Amino acid sequence: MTNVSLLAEDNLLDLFGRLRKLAFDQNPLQDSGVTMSQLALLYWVTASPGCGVQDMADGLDLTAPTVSVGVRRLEKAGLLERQPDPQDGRAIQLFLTTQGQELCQQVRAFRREKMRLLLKGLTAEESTTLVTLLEHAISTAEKGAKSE
Amino acid sequence: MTNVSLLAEDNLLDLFGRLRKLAFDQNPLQDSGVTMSQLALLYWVTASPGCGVQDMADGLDLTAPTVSVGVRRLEKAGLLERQPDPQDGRAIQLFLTTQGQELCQQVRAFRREKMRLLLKGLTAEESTTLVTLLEHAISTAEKGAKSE
DNA sequence: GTATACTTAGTTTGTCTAACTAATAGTTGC
DNA sequence: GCAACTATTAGTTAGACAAACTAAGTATAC
Repeated sequence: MTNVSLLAEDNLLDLFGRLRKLAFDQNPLQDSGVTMSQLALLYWVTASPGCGVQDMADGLDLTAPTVSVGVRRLEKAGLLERQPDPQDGRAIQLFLTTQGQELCQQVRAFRREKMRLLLKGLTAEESTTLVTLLEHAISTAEKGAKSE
Repeated sequence: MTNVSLLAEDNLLDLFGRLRKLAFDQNPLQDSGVTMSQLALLYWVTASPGCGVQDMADGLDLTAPTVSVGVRRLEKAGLLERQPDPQDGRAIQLFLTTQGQELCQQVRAFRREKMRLLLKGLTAEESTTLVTLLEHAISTAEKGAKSE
């Protein structure tokens, strides 16, 4: 617990604040009517097509009602489709529409460009170092958090 | 625009998501009744004691009404104080109460601990490298964003 | 008949835009 | 220089909607 490490921690704290502003506060949704919260739902369905409401709620740390309402809005906007589960009459399966897929594609491209901008000032080697160190740090911290 | 750099960008995107979960989703406010949004206001006043509503709105990328309402709630909770500006009859000056200062202290300590956890898996040298690289990358990206 | 999957209803917070009040600042006329 | 009119600025209030929660309801599964 040296002074140096304390400084590094405070700097990191500050850096992450700036990072969030850079990487997440802006997005290509702007006035498309889709919010960041709704985007999270879309992303989840991208990763787990056919999932149900409760699955998503668990994965995103939300309650089922929150997801249910969000899904309804996205369905209304034509980005998501709700289909009955052939195996279980209570359940539904969620899928992206073509339009929803396109939107996710756009956002993904936008964010990748943001990351490219972020790495622009670094050499390829430095980029690799940064990613490696971060990966290591985060993995360690995630294990620490889980064992709590 | 090599494959390697594309990979680094995608990895970063993923890492930042995990990072956010680690560093920001949890907080010591839990059921203290103070939300993350309100905390942002408190932090701003910590950094700029005596600031006005519009100052804060500009700095936090919010509108004046949003801040106005938030300040009211924090005042009600005894965390913030509103004082008339002696130089300008229209303006007010915002200050933390002792209780508000203590809360910010607590949150700061909690987050610093989170950062300590994050750096735990790295050597002192690696920590320094990580912070240096991030700082460089973010500064570059911020300049890029500003010149848009 | 109990548990599960989802929805509905009602509440609080956060955010916005539009419209308002009050105070300051600038301009014009004398 | 000063009074009066206009414009700008600081902050609030009102009204709308999204996001999140808890509690309660409906329908299906086992």
